Amino acid sequence: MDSATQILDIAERRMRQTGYNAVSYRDIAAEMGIKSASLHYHFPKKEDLGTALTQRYSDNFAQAIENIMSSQAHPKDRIKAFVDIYSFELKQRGLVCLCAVLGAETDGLPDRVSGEIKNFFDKNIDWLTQQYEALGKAAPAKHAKTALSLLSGAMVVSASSDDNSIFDAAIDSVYQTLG
Amino acid sequence: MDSATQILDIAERRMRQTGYNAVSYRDIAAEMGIKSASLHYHFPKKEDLGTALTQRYSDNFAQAIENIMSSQAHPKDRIKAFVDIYSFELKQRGLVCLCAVLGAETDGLPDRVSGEIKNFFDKNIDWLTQQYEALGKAAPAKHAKTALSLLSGAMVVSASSDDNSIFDAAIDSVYQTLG
DNA sequence: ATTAATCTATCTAGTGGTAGGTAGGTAGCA
DNA sequence: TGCTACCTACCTACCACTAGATAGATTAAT
Repeated sequence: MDSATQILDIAERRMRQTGYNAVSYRDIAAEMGIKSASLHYHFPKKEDLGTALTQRYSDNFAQAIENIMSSQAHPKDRIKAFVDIYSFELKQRGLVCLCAVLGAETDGLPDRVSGEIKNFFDKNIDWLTQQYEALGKAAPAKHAKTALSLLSGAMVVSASSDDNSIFDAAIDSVYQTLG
Repeated sequence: MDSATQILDIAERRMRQTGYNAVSYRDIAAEMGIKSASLHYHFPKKEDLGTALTQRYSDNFAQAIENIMSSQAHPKDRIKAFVDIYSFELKQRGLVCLCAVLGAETDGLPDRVSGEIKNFFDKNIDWLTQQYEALGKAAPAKHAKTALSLLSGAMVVSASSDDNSIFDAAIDSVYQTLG
């Protein structure tokens, strides 16, 4: 596999578990079996790695949303498919959303990175707003902001409490806004 | 003011802005105008500081809840007062809940600290469950888990997006579960 | 087809800086 | 006198990051 991709994969998993500042080039390199200096060939500064990571994450999410748009016709099913992504990540992979984790560290991140996170939240809220609007909901933006906050928070609380019933309660709550 | 208290105050504010790992003894000492070595007199290891911090935070919250219990008779008002605490912290002080921030870093924290955070979430969910139960809600625990996740997540997303309307949407949503 | 030049991805070795943490001393106070 | 709360001075480990070398693959020129 492509080294840059492998670096991003390892960095993403680790940052989603421990946050940005707890992840070091040495740790990543050790896991890859190469020297930390070699990482700087691919990502000169940690800020570059962080930016590439959040951009890739954001792009992947945009792609997933495009897939939902073409595979699901009804806003209800689209929102459900959206929730499923979060659910799969937490339950099958044991990972919290990257931006939910890094968002908690915002003031301690390079500006480019925190900017990407902000952008991620924006894009998700915009898309969810469109879906709630298509559902004919009054105050669709409110629903969108609530749904995103709920999913993000539930992942964090659920993972740190090691109790998936918390996330399940959140899913249930989002589902009820659809009925 | 008592030095230990001052240290905890500074550490708390900084950690609520940037997370655990971005905060150093040197930063705290510099802000106090003393040497970093002096901090070790009060908190020998960073783990001790982190534990004292999360314990104090948890205790303060328990005290706030006791105050709510004695000042508010109705579960609706109690939950509203609970939400008000989060709201005040975010809007007046610009600070996210300590445990919401540290919860995102769980796997990168000393065990004693992550244990305290888990405990904080537990206690809050238990109390909220009792209130929703007193309200006569079916599945009170689900409501409690949803409310806590929503408030925690909304603080993070709102703060990192620098947009209070996200948190307002969350408050609105919690309020609607009371009617 | 051979050679020369260039690019890729890694290495060794080391920089300055900062992290948490320690040892031992000291001024003020009960 | 002993305790509190700081100090100076220092340590080791780790951090991100850099310079320069190298082996191997690729490309271009002869």
